[in-house]
Amino acid sequence: MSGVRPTILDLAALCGVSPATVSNALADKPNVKAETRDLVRRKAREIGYHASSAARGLRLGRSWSIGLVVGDIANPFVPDVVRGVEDVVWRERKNLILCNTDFQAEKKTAYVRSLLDKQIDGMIVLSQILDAQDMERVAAAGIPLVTVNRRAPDFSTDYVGIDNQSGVRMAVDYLVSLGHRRIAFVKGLFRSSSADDRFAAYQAAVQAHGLDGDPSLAVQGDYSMESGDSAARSLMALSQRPTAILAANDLMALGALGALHDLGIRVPADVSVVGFDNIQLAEHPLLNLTTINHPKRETGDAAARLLLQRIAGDRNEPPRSVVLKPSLIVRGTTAPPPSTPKPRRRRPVTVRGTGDGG
Amino acid sequence: MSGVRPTILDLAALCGVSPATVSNALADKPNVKAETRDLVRRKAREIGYHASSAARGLRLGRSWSIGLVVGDIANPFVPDVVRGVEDVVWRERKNLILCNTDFQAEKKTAYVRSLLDKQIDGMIVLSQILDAQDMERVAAAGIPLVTVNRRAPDFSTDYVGIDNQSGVRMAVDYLVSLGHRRIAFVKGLFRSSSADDRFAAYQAAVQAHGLDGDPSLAVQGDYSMESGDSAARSLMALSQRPTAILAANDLMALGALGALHDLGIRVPADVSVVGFDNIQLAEHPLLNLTTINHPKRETGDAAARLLLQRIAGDRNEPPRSVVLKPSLIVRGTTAPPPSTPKPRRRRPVTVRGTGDGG
DNA sequence: TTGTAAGCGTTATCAT
DNA sequence: ATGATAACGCTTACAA
Repeated sequence: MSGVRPTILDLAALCGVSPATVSNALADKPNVKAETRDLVRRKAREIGYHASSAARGLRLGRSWSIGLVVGDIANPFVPDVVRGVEDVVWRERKNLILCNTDFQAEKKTAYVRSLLDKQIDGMIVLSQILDAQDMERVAAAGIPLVTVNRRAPDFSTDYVGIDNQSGVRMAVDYLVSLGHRRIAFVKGLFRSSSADDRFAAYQAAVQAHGLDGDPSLAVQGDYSMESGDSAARSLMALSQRPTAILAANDLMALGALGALHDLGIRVPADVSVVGFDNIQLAEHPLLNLTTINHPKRETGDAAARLLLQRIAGDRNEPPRSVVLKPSLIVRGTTAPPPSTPKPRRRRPVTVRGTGDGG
Repeated sequence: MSGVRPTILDLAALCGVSPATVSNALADKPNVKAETRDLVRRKAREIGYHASSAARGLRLGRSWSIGLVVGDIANPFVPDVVRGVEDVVWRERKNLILCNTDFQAEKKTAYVRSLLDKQIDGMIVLSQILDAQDMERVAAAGIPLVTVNRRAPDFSTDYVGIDNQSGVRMAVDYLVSLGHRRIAFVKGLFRSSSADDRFAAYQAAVQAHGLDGDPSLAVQGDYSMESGDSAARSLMALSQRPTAILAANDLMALGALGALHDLGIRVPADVSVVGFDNIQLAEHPLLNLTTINHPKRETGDAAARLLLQRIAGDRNEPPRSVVLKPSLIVRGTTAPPPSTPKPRRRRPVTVRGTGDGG
């Protein structure tokens, strides 16, 4: 009702001590008599005293909150990472300021400035790159920064990512082991480092295996389901179709799955599909997508740990990187290509579809 | 590099005016000469001056951030609502503090206190109820609060929700129109007001239509996919099976879909399935779930608007409610029950599955 | 139109 | 072991 909260002076008066002593008592400083400490604590609880964050923030120059910059929280990949971050951050009772940039440079910049004004303790940037000016501002403010999934081009920061190359390599190796030779690739967002990494890895793997290097097998996507849909359609319109489609993320793979279904093309009997990320719904029995697992929660966890260490410790130590390992999750969207002799070694595969299977 | 940001005194000195004038200039107060204003602004931009949030927060008793309390950000329903909130809140350049409670009462309480310490401008609580003590604290601090999807039991706050009853009613009506008489219901989380509403609506609709009221047709779930899976399995184990399953949310409906697929039961030929919420992936061609649309983004939007109005305006006005309208989205998981004469009126239905359809 | 000064609620320094 | 005091950076009366 009242809207007035007790200040440290109220509490001090109530306890008959000075505000300094209250502060010390509450902070568990050694120089305060046990009885006094207990008295202060008891009274504090009684009147529901809590220090004002603004006041201590002003005094101490910190805010006990960390900024989390994401492109689109509604992308199913993102919330899992956020959970990992939140979990760690909450243990130190820091708050998370969620900044959804919608991939707009302007909004990103504005958010960064807002975070700096708030004197955040640190910042995590997920699947995005800050432009040079923003980076400079963050550095000038001395705010620890961890980038996730995209490396900063020139400035070096703490970084958490996944070994995209080995992930893609595992997928291609597996498809090859099933007998595929014409493997298409749906690229991720234009000019994203993770997308570039994955595409480069695909090209390297194609070369290493001596596969069909037909450039029309690589089509541009943008990590969205729609782009996976149209990618699959254009691939299936090719005079010489691929027997397998590897997408740079699950959303596009699922889009491809939908398109193939619409086109009446059977998966995996006619075409195999592999995704990347292993989002939650990929394991639904009706989707049952073979994919590369991206340890999402661990990613968030690692990013938060790196950040907290940097906040607590020496800011001048060289930047650290955590590169997590992907793993292949074989489900039901992969099988040997049609009319192929038994492949060399075929892993057990869950049959999908209602009586389609191979 | 430096880590020292310019203060208002620096800027004042630089401009050869007093800090008060700088403050007024930057705040566009009328009592400042145009030239002075422009000078101050230019210099401010030059040296990159931004007021410290902590300082003005302390002075003004506000923080330009709003707390968003969710149970689990990884639940696909949640991020869409968050997007709606973020969009509106960002327009006023307020920040969002994301609090993920994991549905733990303790964590919820701790987060609320932390938010109050931060002097947040307002608070949105999504699909959860604060306990009486927390509510009291929020009220005592005079912090505007909007609850979403769950009404506060005793305290009355601003509220945004959906008309659960009419949503469920639409689903049941539709199933009945297809010819179903034995319609099962998978209940949502125990002791959640939205789950209760939906279940009550189901019961009412069953009664209104004079359907089979067999109590074993109502099984308890918890809004998770797993619970939908086991619910469907237990329903299919019934000696007299339902011909349709209505789940209190999409996740459970998808779980049911998976279970039915595993059991070799065809959807919708043998059993129809209807969800609630219309999460993004429900429209995937391979899932193609008939469901009730919950306007998620609009929900977040409305909640944020309500909150901002309350922050800006009179706090003593009576609480307002926004109740959004659900709508039926007919997709491929619904059809007339097996061996039924043509239903009275059958809406066009996308056939799903690979040649299952009816 | 501008400047002076008080005060927001803490914590740290320095006395006592 | 405790207390007085200054300072953090800002905004707003009020004075000039």
